[in-house]
Amino acid sequence: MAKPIKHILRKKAIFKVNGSLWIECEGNRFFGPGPVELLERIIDTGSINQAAKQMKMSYKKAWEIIHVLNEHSAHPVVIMQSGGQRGGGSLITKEAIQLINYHRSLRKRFKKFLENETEKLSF
Amino acid sequence: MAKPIKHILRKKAIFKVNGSLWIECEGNRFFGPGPVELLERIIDTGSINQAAKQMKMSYKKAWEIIHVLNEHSAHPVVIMQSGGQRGGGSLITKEAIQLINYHRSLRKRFKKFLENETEKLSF
DNA sequence: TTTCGTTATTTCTTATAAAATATAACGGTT
DNA sequence: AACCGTTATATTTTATAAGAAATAACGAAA
Repeated sequence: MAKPIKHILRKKAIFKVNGSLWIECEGNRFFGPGPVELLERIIDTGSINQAAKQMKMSYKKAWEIIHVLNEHSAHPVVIMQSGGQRGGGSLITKEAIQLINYHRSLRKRFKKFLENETEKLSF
Repeated sequence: MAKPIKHILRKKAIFKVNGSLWIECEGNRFFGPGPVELLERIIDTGSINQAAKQMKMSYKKAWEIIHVLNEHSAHPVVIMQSGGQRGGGSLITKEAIQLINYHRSLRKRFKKFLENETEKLSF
């Protein structure tokens, strides 16, 4: 069992072990919480533009995220269409849904890890 | 068991689950890999200035890291002295050593977590 | 009192990232 | 052909972070 370090830290202050998680390909990360939320909002709105606006993200950045996602996937996760009756739109594939589900379960496990480590700080 | 997602990702590319970890106090992080290495180099050199140079970090940034560390600790982790025969110097307390050891064990556990998750990607 | 290399602090400059802006292309409908 | 709202892309501007540089303070020793 690791030694607790709470006695070293300032009293009356709340300390937490926290972190971030992502999937990377050859060193550069391409899938994390941001892209997941973007995919979810594309489901709702049917448009990269609308999804980006909801997240207060520039269209450009949203487009880049999607672009990288598609690049790293065996099959596209977002189908984009420009032009047409309503100007176009985007929709996600079943692979995207699987990615979302995977990420949810991954985050659950990570959350547990962090909570466990935060407890260890004190005891 | 979570569904694997490898079949979704691009072939012939190596994917990894990776992340970063830190301790935070009321929302702002103050202790991670950087500060640990800095402490270690202060042990070796006896000087914030030398330690910063080894890490190709500005003295200012190093000083700020140490400052925040001391601020969040019940007792200082680095004792700094300016002036004197050789201009001064810094040395770390036993609390700092405990912090270093804690962080090492924490990173070990995190590494294991990440490796486990990376395996899960494929199977 | 001068010297030394460090700590301590401010200011200025540079580099990087993010955001905003502008413009073109698209294609179904009217 | 004109219109629409989207995708697609380049350019410019802004904001933020990082870095460099400059200067003062420190105090033991010679």
